[in-house]
Amino acid sequence: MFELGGFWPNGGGNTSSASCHTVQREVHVLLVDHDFECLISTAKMLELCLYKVTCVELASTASKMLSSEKSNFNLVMANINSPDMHGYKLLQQAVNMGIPVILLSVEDNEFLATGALENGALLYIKKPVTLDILKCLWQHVEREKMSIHKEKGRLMGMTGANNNMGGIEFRGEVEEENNIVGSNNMKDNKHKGKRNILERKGLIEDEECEPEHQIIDNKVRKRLCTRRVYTEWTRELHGKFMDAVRQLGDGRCFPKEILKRMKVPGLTRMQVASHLQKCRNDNWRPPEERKYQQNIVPTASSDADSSGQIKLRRFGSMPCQNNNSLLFQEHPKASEGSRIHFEKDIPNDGGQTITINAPIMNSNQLYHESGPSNVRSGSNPSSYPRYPSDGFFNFLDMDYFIQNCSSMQQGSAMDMNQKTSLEAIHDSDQVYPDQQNSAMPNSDSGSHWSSETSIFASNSSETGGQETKITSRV
DNA sequence: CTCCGTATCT
DNA sequence: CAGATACGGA
Repeated sequence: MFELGGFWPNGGGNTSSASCHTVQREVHVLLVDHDFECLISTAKMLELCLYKVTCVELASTASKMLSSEKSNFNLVMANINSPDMHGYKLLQQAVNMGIPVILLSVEDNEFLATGALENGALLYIKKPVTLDILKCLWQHVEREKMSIHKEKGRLMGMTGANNNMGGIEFRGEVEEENNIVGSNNMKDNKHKGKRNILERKGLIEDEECEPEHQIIDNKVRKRLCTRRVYTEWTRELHGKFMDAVRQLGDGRCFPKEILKRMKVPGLTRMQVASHLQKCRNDNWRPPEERKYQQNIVPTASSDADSSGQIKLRRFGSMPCQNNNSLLFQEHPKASEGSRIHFEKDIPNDGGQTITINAPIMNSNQLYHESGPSNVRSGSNPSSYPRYPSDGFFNFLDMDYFIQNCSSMQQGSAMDMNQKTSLEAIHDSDQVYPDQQNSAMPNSDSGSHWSSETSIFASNSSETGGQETKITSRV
């Protein structure tokens, strides 16, 4: 390891007043710096200030970690000059996720600083970072939470709802907010969801649950949602989505894979899954076309026809049944799939026999019948074959199709050998052992620098300047 | 536990 | 209505 130098105050753990410790312990910092020495020293200082710290060297790695559904960072501190050039990308991603960002740099560059702030950074700090600066960071996190809270309060006032803020309620609100800010808390919400379902089914009484939640009306939720995580699927974003879909090919279109190939910072698997669902059902239009597409031909777009509800879909498929499909049907490749005609007995209401047209495929490629289990029955899901032969693929994106018609004829498998940058990142991920105490100056517990800090790094070096300078967003 | 697909919500 | 979320199941 290396020497830390002599800047540690005695009993570093006492650098903040006790009242702040609780707050600080709740702050999880994602620290990003390719200058390994800075990374380590800053991490140690952060730990001394009782923050939870995760260290990475590259912005791209950090970006990937932010995308992880498990991430719950409250603050990102990153060297803007990441050698992988992902500094601003990371900034953008974190800002989109509602996570405060503090940028670090060895450069005393006003232009850089202004740019950072304009792009949503909270602070621009010229290195070296000092303990005094770090001690105060939790305040930025809190301030960010509070500003959201204020906004919520304001909106509540606007909508005439009870304004019960203050005291205990206030704290509760902030915590709830933190859930939104923090990141994906699906798991935590699951119980609530189950409860909701039970309530809907009348299986449990609805008593105390109402108060705060109902006060926050839809507009507020929508606003918060918009501010934080709402993703609009622009034509461009959809293009990336379709690129990924194309690379994967029919039968391999899974949200996680698509997400990986899209390489869009901040985008989550669930968002992709949601979009995938829309596209599969032909329920998505580019923003520009929406107003005019409202009541357009109610195509036989669902998987069920009017009389029956059977839904068979190949796992990972990307079918499309709108009018465009007809065009595809005429595509040479479209007619290649040999189809068998088989009959299937399905315990329908009346126990009739239904007929399904489908191409040959392994039975294990069939996904499953879906929909409420008590409605499983049906007839021909559609006159259009749902399962094009291998090598051909239906696209919702007609523009894309038209542009790429020729290349598509060669099949959908695209350059699968090429490694995505994300995979490359994954390859380079290393989790270093937690125990770094050898470099830790003695302090009360001697264990501040331990379990809470994880490092994702390899070695490199860059020597920072000597004068700290902070530029702050107001 | 992770991930998927579908239903449902906002 | 687009996008987010809930949730059961693989």
